[in-house]
Parts: sequence; structure tokens; C-alpha cells
Amino acid sequence: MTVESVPTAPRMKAADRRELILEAATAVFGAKTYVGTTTDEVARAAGVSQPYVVRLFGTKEKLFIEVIDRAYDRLIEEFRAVLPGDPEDLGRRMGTAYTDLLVERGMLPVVANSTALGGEPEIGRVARAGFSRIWRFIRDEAGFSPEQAREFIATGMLINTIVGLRLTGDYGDEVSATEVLDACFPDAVEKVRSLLPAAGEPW
Amino acid sequence: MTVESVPTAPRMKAADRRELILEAATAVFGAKTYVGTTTDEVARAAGVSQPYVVRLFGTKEKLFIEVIDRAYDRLIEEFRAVLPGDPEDLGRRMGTAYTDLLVERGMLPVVANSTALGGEPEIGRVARAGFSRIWRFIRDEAGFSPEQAREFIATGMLINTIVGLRLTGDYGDEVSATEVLDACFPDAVEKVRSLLPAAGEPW
DNA sequence: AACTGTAGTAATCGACTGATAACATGTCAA
DNA sequence: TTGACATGTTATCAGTCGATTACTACAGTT
Repeated sequence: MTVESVPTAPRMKAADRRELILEAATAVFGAKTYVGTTTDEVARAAGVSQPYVVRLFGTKEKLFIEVIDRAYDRLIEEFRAVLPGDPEDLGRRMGTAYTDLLVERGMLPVVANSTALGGEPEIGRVARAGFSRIWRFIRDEAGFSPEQAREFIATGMLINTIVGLRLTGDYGDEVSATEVLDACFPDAVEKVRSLLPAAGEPW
Repeated sequence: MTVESVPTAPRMKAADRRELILEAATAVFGAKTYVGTTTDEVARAAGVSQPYVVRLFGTKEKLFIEVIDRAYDRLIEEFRAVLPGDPEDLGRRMGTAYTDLLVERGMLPVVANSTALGGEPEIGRVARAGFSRIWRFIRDEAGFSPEQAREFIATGMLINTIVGLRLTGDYGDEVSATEVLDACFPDAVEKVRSLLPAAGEPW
């Protein structure tokens, strides 16, 4: 006789489960901000119980810290992957690498959110360290001048704003949304639009 | 005989009290984000009771919406004030107008925070409308090209990041903080630093 | 002086949330 | 096989927060 189907998550090595939760947490934190998400939402998204999330990471804050640290890692990893090639073209390749990260749900929003939390003692430290790592990569490994680095990161922050505001939903209907998207993604507007949710929330 | 000093706030016209609360709310929301601040903190900062804040504005959400709407108003007001003069120099003047707004506590952080809340139905609408107003001002009244507008706003978003991360506290100690501040405020680093709190929270 | 609207507070409630404790079950080496 | 550790859950708590209710007191009008 078939036993009533298990209410518990299928067994998995803790390390794998952690990774799975981190992925889910990135999506949820990215969609609802750090303070705005509950550990229970993260748990549901990962398919485990809320107390288990807390036990695996200690506190919600520690979980978020791992999430943003992992996001900055990921960012640099993608940038580094496009280093080889024509130096003249590096800026464009890195820009593409950045927007390509839109497919990994929450990744960019989580980074954006972290930059607003510099006032939090622990989180602030990690966020500043993340920014510092990115900046030094761009300067030292990518070889950008300070002015080029400023320009590149500024553009990234504007992209975060576009994502956070859900501006893609207004493309074509609203002048400013249309213009800013055209200006930021000269030949990739449709691709970006397909990667992002409309003003309706899901993602 | 002198009566025990009043525990209640000195009487004031409701319109004035609203303005006072909006100012306090801007500072608190700016320091701790929308979700992260309580109506009680806003009330204390404004010197009134928590229920009174709620009664004057209906809900916390409506209060925040008034706060960000007012912040976008203020932004455009300052930009418009520097319109007269050499068009060649307008970009620089508007940049200065932006950083000058750092003296109004919470103003810039609140705008930054609003750009992360596009997923919230009501707040998202107001935030997108605010962005749209700024963009159209820059394009139509300031006469910037789409590319100039993109560059200008991107720089603004990077400044928001610097503020949110509390990077000014690391100036001189940390290479990336030093470089990005020098790049963003070529001849106003000290002024900006004096306007901002260190990594320690107050402001 | 009494009436009426306005400005403001204290008390309290219900819902939510992060964390803890206690318990259950699967896995694997000896 | 057994025992010990690892994986995971249910139950529950203590604190927090936005909102509601009911009350107090002041100010201006007639």
C-alpha cells in the first residue's frame, strides 16, 4: 500500500540544500527587499520549513549577508569571464554580461538593495566590501580609468533603477520609459524586456 | 501653581503639523527604508503620538507616498532654480543642485528607496511617475539629449549608491571609496563628506 | 457661557515574524 | 544491527507594528 506522500522535503546534503535556499532567497529578497521579506517566504520558495532556514543560516541577517556576498561573487565571475578579447570592446562586453545577469532572478535587485543598507552595521560592512571588490576589479583587472569606472558603475546603477521601478512595462506607452530604455540598451531593448516582469509583480 | 508640563505636543494647525511630520518622515524613511521604519519612529521624530500620524495620513503607505511625491517635487524645484544661466554650464549646475540636496535629510535616500519599490502597486505607480517627471524635465526644460539625460541620471543613481553605502566614511582609508568619491565630486569631496554621516548611523 | 469642530493622546488589539525547543526520521560506518 | 549523527518538521513563544477606539482639551463663534 502506498503511504501518504511525504510532507517533508526530500532528503538532501546540507550543502546542496544551502545552495538551493540561497538561490530562492536571492529571488525573494530581490523582489521584496531585505526587511520586506520573511524567512517563511524564503522557506516556501525553497520548499522547506521556516525553522530549517533559520537553523541553517543562524539568523535572517546572516542569510542575507550570504546572499549579497554570493551576488557580488557572481557579478565579478561574469565580468572576469569576458575579459579575454579586444580591450577596445571590453566595456560593451561587460555591459552585456551585466544585463545577462537579469536571467538570474533577484541577483541585480539584491545588489541594489544592499547599497541602501550601508547604515546597518553588519550588512553595511559586507555591502561596502562588495562594492570595493567590484571597483577594484574594474580598475585593476579590467584596466579602466577612474573616470571609465565611474561611468560604467553609474550606468549599472541606472539599470538597477530601471529594473526596480519596473520601467520595462511602460516601454512604448510612456515617453520617458521608452527613451531611457532606448538610451540604456541601444540594441537590446527587446531582450531586456523579455527578461523582466511587467509592472505586475511576479518574476 | 504651575501645572505639570504638558505631555502633549503644542497645538498647531493640522496643515503645519502635516508638513512637520512629512519632514521628519523623510529623514526616518531615508535612514531606514520604507519597510524598515515604523510609524512610531516617525511620530517620535515629529514629536507627536503614533496614532496621530496614522490618523493624519490614513496609512503608513499613504504617508510614504506623500513623502516621495514631495521629494520628487523638491528635486525638480531645485533643478528649475538653476535653469537660468549659461546653457553650456547647466549640467554642472544641476549636479551641484543635486548634491546640495544632501543637506535635506533623507531627501535623496527616499528617492533611491522609491526606485526599488516598483513592485508595490500604489508606491510603484507614484515612483514611476516621479521618475517620469524628472526625465521629462531634463529633456524638455533643461534641453538635454537622451544620451545626456541618461548620463546625468546615471550619475545621480551612483551618488545615491555612495550615500546609501556610507562610502564617505572610508574616504582616505580605502582605495575604491577614495577613487569613486574623487571621480564623482572632482572639487567637492570635502563638502560632500561634511554633509554626510560616517558609517555610524545617525544623520 | 455654551456649543462645536479641531488637535491631540492613551489604551489596546489582532496579525505577523524571527527564533527556539522538542521531536521524528533517514543514512551510514563499524 | 545498532548507534550516532545529519536532515528535517511541528508547535509555540515573545516581541513588534499598524491600525482602531474612545477619550481629553483647546479655540473660535455666536
